[in-house]
Amino acid sequence: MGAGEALGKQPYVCGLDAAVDVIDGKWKVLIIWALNHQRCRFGELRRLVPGVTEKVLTQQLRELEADGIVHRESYDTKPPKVEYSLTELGDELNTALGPLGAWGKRRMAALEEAVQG
Amino acid sequence: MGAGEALGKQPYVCGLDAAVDVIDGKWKVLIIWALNHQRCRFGELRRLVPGVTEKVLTQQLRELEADGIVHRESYDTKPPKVEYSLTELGDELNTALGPLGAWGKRRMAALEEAVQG
DNA sequence: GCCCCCACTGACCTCAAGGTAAGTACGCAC
DNA sequence: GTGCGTACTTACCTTGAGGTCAGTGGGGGC
Repeated sequence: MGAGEALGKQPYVCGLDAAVDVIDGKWKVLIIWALNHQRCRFGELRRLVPGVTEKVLTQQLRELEADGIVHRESYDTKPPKVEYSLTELGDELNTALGPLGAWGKRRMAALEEAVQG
Repeated sequence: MGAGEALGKQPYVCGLDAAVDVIDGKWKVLIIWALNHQRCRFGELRRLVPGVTEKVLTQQLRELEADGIVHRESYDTKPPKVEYSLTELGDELNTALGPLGAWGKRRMAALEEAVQG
């Protein structure tokens, strides 16, 4: 099955289902979010995503790579250097996530307001 | 903590984070998706979301209700009747999910194409 | 000499989300 | 009188995602 190895559950009920499958993973949206602003080295990413362990960060990056969302470029230098960036697909995904982020922001504001009084 | 009982992890890193927290749950997007097209009874919903068990469906509906996404209306009739529908907030969420669904649809098409030829 | 930083990998463990199966109370159909 | 449909609840079990911790191999700082 040549092109299907990156697939999650399948078959998908709808597009939303397929999208969520890619997003699924405790830190993935945060990773994508971080990579939108800049291409990052592994260590930078770890600092930008507070709470991830190295193992899980690697894991999720690999999955995102397999799904064609992020691009990994390693430089074979003295201190190893790896740079992660969004692919075009990843960029489109990020754009698609925009409205959701905006909705969440409004919700955050509403919650905070409710707490404040 | 008057208004904070529906909260998930918190604090959120960004809006996306807050939105994903609401969406998080194996069947929630599918539930929201189903409710967008029509207000539904419990049994209908179960049929519309293939694979959910009654227990988990109830669970996730309660969480969505607590987060202000769905509205639950029970009629105290001879055979019990309960209707679920999206709140205004839920409707907005669904709208925000639109682009993501479209992205996923494109991805599904691309994957299928890759498999076919 | 010692330790941190780079970008990982692997063995092991935990915990909670979700699945399984059964029960509830009532009415209608056959 | 057996069984289905309504909308759940409860006790129990499984599974796997994610967390913890240690190791790798070399370079540079002090």
